[in-house]
Amino acid sequence: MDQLTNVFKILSDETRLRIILLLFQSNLCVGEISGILDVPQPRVSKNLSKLRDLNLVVDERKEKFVFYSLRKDQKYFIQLIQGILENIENYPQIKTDSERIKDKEQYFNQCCVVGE
Amino acid sequence: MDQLTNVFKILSDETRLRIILLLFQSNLCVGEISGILDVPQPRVSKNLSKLRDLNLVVDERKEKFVFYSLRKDQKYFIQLIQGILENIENYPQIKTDSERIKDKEQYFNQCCVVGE
DNA sequence: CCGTCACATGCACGTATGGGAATATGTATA
DNA sequence: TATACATATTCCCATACGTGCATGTGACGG
Repeated sequence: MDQLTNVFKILSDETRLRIILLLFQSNLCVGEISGILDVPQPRVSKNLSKLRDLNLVVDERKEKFVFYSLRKDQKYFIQLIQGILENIENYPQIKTDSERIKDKEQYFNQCCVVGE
Repeated sequence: MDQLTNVFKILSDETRLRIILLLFQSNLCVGEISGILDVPQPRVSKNLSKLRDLNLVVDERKEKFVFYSLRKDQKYFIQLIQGILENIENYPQIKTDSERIKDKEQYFNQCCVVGE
């Protein structure tokens, strides 16, 4: 049942959960995620690598950028995410994040220095 | 979104998850849980108190015993538990635990010393 | 080849967490 | 009141974890 507890552990961190919810809605590169969430790039990178270790995301390099996407074949995992987004009204932070996805171009070709 | 991450954190520990899955299927007292799971009583008690702090369980004293039950009004939480039990075949430990519930009388009026 | 940009990784640190062992609390019974 | 039993709590420890900062790596342009 490690598989199960590991998934819950992954979801139990706010930064990671926000990243996951973002990726569920759009494929994004690291800088975009960092910009949308206003979270420092190393933190985003490290959390993404944990998600990769658990086979929850896939990364694909395009030139200088690395795009991440959620693996849709992890059914139980995806179900959990969907369940959260169905109740997005209860989570203002998640709603704000989601709305900022549309500004992703703003963070794409720009330095990703983010204060903490 | 702390509410959300806290629920996932609670579910991310194997001992706690096993307790929760047990309580979903039957109201039990501490000694029964300890016996069924073969987990030391203080560990069960401590984890139950964490569940109580998050309003996920309710306790009721009956003479010397304290019976715990899952609160069924936490809808998203209950959904998660149901989702797990629907796939119980994938989790041998959970299946074994569930089967041992029927032996709960064996642990009820008996010393609950359990080795680690 | 060198600089720049996007991203990844290493190191250090404070904190949180799960656990065991022992002990305390509370309840019933004699 | 003394004793036994069920449960809760305290103390202590080892470990895991999230983070920031600095640096490393890798790709592209000049």
